[in-house]
Amino acid sequence: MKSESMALKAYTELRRKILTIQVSPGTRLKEDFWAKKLSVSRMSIREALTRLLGEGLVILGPKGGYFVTSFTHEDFTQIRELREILELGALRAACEKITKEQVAKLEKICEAFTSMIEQGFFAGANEADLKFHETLMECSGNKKLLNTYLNSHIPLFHQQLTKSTHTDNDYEQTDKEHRAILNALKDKNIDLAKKNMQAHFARGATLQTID
Amino acid sequence: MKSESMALKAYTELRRKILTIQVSPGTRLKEDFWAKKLSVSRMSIREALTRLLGEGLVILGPKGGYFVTSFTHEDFTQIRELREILELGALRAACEKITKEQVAKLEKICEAFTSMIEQGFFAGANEADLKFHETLMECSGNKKLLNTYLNSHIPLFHQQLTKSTHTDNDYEQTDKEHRAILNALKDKNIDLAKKNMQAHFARGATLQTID
DNA sequence: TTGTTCATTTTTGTATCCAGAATTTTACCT
DNA sequence: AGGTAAAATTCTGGATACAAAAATGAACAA
Repeated sequence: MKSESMALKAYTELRRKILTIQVSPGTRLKEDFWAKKLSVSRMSIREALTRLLGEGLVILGPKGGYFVTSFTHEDFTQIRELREILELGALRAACEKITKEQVAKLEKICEAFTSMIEQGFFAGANEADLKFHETLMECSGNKKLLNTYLNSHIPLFHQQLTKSTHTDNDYEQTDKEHRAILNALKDKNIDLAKKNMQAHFARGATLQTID
Repeated sequence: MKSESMALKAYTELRRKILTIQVSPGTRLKEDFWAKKLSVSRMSIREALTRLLGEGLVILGPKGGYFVTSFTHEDFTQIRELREILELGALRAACEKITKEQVAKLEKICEAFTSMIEQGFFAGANEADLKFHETLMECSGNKKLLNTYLNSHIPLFHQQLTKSTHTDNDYEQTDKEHRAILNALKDKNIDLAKKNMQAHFARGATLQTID
């Protein structure tokens, strides 16, 4: 059953590889190479790359050719700032319209996070961290906002960040902060929720001294 | 002097046409038709459409084919909310780092706006309106933020909005509000600037009772 | 050895072609 | 006339072909 088109397959696969840094930023993506690797035609790869170009996940080299987008130190700072703006905005909206089910979902993610750091599954914890923030965006009830968040290379940014060395303490602190945000949200205390979120970001910024 | 590639030409042209509503939302974009119309090959059109797909300016129909993205009433509301979040965020950043030259640039735009409504050039006034907000985003000094703004279909949204009937009074009010925001910004009075911006948006929302 | 030029080969950009799916039109039956 | 089935046309998705541009590398001169 090949219900999925070739181009879509190539697109999905390439996108996943880029987002999980299985192909490093700055790399040139040669059409023929990937066509063979994913066993699709070169046109399908080209279509996938063009779509990713539209998404900003790859860029065109000055003399042609596609390259995986890479971030400078400035980019990181700016993405962090953007992320903070978007998440604080979402938080305000979420405060008004969050449902009991959504609160439960967030709590479940927090618990998964706790359990994973207890067992030393740090990759899993990172996944849960990402999920926590994405779910928060979802709770804003604003699809455009969520979309913008997802398209802002924040997942990529998050991935790259977590390559830096974290101590157990960092994870525990993250856990606490997530729960603090969630509790304020549950109480519909927007100001406290915002304050907690800002603290969460402020601490995150100090960890970003790598690169 | 045709340094521009065929695909890029097709992309630029199609994008412009979509953004200026020269091709209406929901329309099917047939590859052959546009290939002939823009006198490029079908592949170039295909590439252009794929890139626009990545940008979210066109979507894939359930049975294939590209269609110009169209917005529901809900979309409009959500885009407005998103826009407010982004602009308020930019305003805060701009308050800290705006330069004299940037203030001058904004003032010039305001004056152009005034002059145009005095002479009855309303399309021009809309253009200046859009420019004012984009320049404001620029003043945040955050390229990612600006990019996100530009990619949020806000220009499109803006265009569609201005199709509704505005009175001279609306334009004059807009002018006043822009200047109020700018003045607060010049004084680095973030709270006042925010307040003014929110008022600007609140009034804009009341005009959106069309569709 | 170092640098330069020229030939070779990769790689991309574009056009053309083909098969299958979807859509429209036509023709037929009731 | 109205509806249905079949035929014809149109359209898309994908493969192949080819020319132009870029990268590689080998030969040669200083």
